[in-house]
Amino acid sequence: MDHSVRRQAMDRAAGPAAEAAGAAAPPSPTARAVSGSAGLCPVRVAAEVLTRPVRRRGKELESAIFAATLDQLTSGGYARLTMEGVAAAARTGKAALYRRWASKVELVIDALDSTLPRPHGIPDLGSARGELLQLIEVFAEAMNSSAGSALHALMGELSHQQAEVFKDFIVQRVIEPTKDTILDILRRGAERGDVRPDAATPMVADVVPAMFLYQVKICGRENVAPDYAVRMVDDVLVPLIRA
Amino acid sequence: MDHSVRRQAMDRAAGPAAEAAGAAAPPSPTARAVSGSAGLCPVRVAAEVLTRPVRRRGKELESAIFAATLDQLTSGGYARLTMEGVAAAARTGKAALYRRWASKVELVIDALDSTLPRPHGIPDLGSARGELLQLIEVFAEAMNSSAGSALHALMGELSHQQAEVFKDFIVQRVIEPTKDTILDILRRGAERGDVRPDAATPMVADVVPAMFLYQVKICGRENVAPDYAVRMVDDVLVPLIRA
DNA sequence: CTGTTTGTGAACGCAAGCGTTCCTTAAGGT
DNA sequence: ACCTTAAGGAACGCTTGCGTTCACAAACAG
Repeated sequence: MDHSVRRQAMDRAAGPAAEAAGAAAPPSPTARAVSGSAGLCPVRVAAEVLTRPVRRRGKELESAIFAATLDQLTSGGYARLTMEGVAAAARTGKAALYRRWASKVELVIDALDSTLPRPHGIPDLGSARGELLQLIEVFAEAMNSSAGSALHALMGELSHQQAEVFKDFIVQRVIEPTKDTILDILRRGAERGDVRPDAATPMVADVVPAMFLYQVKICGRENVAPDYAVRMVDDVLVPLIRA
Repeated sequence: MDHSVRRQAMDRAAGPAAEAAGAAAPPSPTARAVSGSAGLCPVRVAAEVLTRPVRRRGKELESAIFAATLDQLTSGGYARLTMEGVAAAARTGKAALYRRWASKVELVIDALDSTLPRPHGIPDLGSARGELLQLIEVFAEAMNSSAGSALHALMGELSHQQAEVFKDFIVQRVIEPTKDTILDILRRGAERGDVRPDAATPMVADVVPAMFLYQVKICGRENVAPDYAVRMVDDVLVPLIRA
């Protein structure tokens, strides 16, 4: 994500104002923040303000923005996510968002891409059941993360006409790697002998992401249940693929 | 859905205005519609206006409102659906909507409830495969309807905190009847001998709705493919449940 | 210290949508 | 024909959010 063009545009806009900087400094933002915190202990707030930096820059600010973005995605979905709301939740200004991201779409994809764990393959454990179980456990752990929750919310956008960019992201970033791993497991198991030879089909590989999608969407699990992996493997996957 | 309380409230508001109706009638709405249609053939438009009724009442108007609602749900999702947009698409006024429905939620649920086909069981066809195949075909046909498309869009709301009413509707109206039918088929097949005795579990029954959800959400099928039922039954369901 | 970069908060003009109200009149029933 | 009901269109005041701009100043680098 290259922000250099946008940064230059914002710099040109700020240039004349920087030259016009005046001599008298108004009250600092920190003092204003204290006066606005009527419901908090004034002593505590003042101590916090004096001991920690008030402004974040660069990566630290982006982390806060990403966290706010995922939170808004999770609680209200993509359509209700607003740049204004994200800026407020991250305690920053809209200008700081627009310096980096031209649109809501870019922000959301960047936030997810930066926080979702990277998929990796499952090693040969000697049995298809063991491998499928580890895969499902790893997948469940990812789905239980805040990025996973936000990803569920984003799936609500996939029905809509403007959703190609989200679909591409989810398919390439999450679904295809998972299916590739499943097909690897099945092919290995077929060679080993504990998987029936015709089990390694795309539709069989679809069952795992499908069941996860269903679990979070219909069964309403904010967190995938701890025994879900075992039950899914033993009730569905092993009967489906065994030799 | 009882509108009598709302209807009385709207009538009271309209009462004094009806009494104050004046003597001079301004130009009729139809004449205004003609003058606003600069891009159309004036002769054609005038002929249409004169030969078809301008106003719909009762069920006919509700049908138009429901169609507009489903269309907006499908194209933009629940969050982007607006009462104003539905009214405009149905060529009616907002007041006509609010006479009937207190909120967007009520409108959407009524629209879906009124247009979704009612589920019914699958008869004993002598083989679990045949029964599952018929079930999947019936289900696919329902999902290919406009109400089915709108239902997919509504599933995007299920991640959100205010979504209990939608989830209840979808689970009770669509998911549970489907699962009940599947479990019936599996139990019958187990007695008959072509289904393994421990196949009739809730998780196995989840596979069908899960695969459909996945199909429309991730694989991007606006219409479920014609051969999907056969492939799903033969690649996944029959290997999963057979004795 | 100076100069540059960038964060924070506020404000702007505009757009869209809400829920309500009002007026006119089409549609339906007697 | 008359009366009642309810539809259609417009307008209202209010709220929220957009994308942009600006002033001030914190943070950083040399």
